[in-house]
Amino acid sequence: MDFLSGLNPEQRAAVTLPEQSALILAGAGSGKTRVLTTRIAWLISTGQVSPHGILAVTFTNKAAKEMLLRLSAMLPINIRGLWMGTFHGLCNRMLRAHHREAMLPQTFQILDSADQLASIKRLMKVLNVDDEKYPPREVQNFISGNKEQGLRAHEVEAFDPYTRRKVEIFAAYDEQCQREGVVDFSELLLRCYELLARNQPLREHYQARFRHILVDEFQDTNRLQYQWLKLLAGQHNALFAVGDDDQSIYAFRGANVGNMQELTRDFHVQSVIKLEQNYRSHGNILDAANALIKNNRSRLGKNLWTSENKGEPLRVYEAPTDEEEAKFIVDEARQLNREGIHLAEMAVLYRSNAQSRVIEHALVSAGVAYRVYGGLRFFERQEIKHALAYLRLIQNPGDDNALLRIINFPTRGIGTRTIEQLQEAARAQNVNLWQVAKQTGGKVATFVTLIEMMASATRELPLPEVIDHIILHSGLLVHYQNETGVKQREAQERLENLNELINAATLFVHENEDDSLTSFLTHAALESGESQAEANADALHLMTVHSSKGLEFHTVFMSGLEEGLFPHHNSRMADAGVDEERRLMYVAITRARRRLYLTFAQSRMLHGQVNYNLMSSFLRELPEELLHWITPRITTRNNFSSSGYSSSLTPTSPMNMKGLGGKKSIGAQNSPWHISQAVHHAKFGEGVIVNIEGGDSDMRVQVNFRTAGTKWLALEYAKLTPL
DNA sequence: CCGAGGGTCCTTTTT
DNA sequence: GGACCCTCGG
Repeated sequence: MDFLSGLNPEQRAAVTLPEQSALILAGAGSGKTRVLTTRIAWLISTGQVSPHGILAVTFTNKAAKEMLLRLSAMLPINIRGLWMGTFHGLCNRMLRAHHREAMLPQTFQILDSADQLASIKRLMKVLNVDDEKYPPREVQNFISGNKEQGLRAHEVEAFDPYTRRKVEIFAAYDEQCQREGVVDFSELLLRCYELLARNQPLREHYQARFRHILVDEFQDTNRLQYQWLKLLAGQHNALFAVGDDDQSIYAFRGANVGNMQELTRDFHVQSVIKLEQNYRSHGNILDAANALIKNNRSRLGKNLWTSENKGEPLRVYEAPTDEEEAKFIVDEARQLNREGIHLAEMAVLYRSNAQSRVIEHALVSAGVAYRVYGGLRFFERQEIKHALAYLRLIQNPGDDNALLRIINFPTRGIGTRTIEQLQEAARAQNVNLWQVAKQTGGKVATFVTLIEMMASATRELPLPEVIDHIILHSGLLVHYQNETGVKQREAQERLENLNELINAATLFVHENEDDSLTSFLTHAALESGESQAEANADALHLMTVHSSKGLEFHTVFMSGLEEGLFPHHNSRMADAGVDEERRLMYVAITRARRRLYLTFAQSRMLHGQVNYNLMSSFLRELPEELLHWITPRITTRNNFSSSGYSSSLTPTSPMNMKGLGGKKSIGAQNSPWHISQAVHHAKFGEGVIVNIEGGDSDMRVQVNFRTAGTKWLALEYAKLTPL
């Protein structure tokens, strides 16, 4: 078994565990994916189970693909019959196979989040719900959140009228989806769970089949996913879960770390195996990560170590402004690049997407290639969704979402009033829009004919030609070709994307046995694709800390380490919110192999106005001996204009003045107080001056305190000391 | 019916 | 700063 060689004792113990349920606590960079894939290879090659008896679950398609790739490299045998995929992908597969039992049409369509939101808005209009009082986004979260807890509308506890109303909308929404033959993401899981729970023969069939169930990133499972796993595992199957409680960063969307403890109870896990040897980072980086995460309560407990050397200290940089911070990062990245580190081996991380703009700006000015992760994905683009809506409609005319999206796009003179009339008629007759549209004359009739013509003309065509046909005959092609002026460039790109859609279909047909339209549409919904194509180009990576999970880089720039930004001030409200932020910081630190920069700015332009923040408390939690301050250490910070920074860093450069308003000069001439200055107050603690009013004797300052919030203080009375 | 322009809001995100 | 939603005038 040569794939066992090279494993450390813990990894080997995990891989070769007898047929029993297990929890593997796998730290960052400890070879988690390797253990999972080797476990599968070991189970199969020792003849303990055939590929047919294995179910492997991941969260992302990327992870599933990666595992399948590594597995086929290890096992030259046929692994068909092995079920590997995301929770949603696997549930979809089961629901398609048993659509009748699940009470779904065979060609049910999947709503992505945007579709779901549109669907909810449409419903709320029909129900006459005030969208000021009930923001559709919130209703969406309410519905998905409950479904992910395994709850249907009638099971939700509602003690107040407000919640009761939301429950009503929830119920009506589910009815609407059922009527239209569509299923949202959480519905895929819940419907599948209910199917297995209700249907004993089916449940027993799958239980008898999947003797080994393996789960990746187990800390990210929500209640429903765990219940689903439990149902499939039954009394006798082995659940092999791999996860890291310290990297649980998705509680805000329903992930329940508590599932890890529950698993050990429910499945009588004898021993939890910890993988603590890290193969990624130098010692100082791991020491910093360990020191930080120690501040979290209720951990399962784990300490990363490495046989590598300590490496260099972490580099800390304080910039006067976010622009200077960005400039510093770009300069350092260029320098490293000159020294031979590929740009693609470096990443700039930030807490929230809004922060990328300044960095992008600096990169563009410096002419450095970069690539932003996240953002709009291929199948989420407007033009692609339009094209897909035509496809959905020719296959399932009852899909009201799809019909509404394209009935007047490209514009064909069917306005809001006409559409409202259609909707009213449909509601009155309790039928879908398509059926009403068929009975209507005028421009609507022309549209109906168009769709019917497209349906019959494409019935016998291969998938790529179907798409080609609808792009042409829907008028999408001409519409974008006719765009002029400022929109022309954008339209050009949209046309290229539509062309790319045909390519995607061609590829899909080659790669999949089931090359039906339904299958392609499912693929589009479940695998929305990479946000940008050129993955191999040597470019600096820009992404949120969230999207960096699972990745690693030679050098990481963790930017915007400011109190209020990271940890984000909204996290204060959430239960154990700061702990989750700390785990996020832990993830960020552990992305770095060799070099880690920690940067922050005294002032930052956010949402169109300048903010002054203190250094992040996370930075203080790192042991001083691991840090190398490039700028003077913050605790000894003085009025920075006299602290001997190089001239490029002085805060009085013209760029910085914008947005400060006229207030900065007031009282600034002869007084020791100025905006962005760190101060200490006897009662409120540490803060930073964000505004100054009045002068001399009656001067008042506004201070943003670390813990006490923002306050106006009269200097005459308040005991403020400069830091 | 349609596009231009004003007001509002603003963590994190995969499926 | 900018995406998104709504209103208003042509």
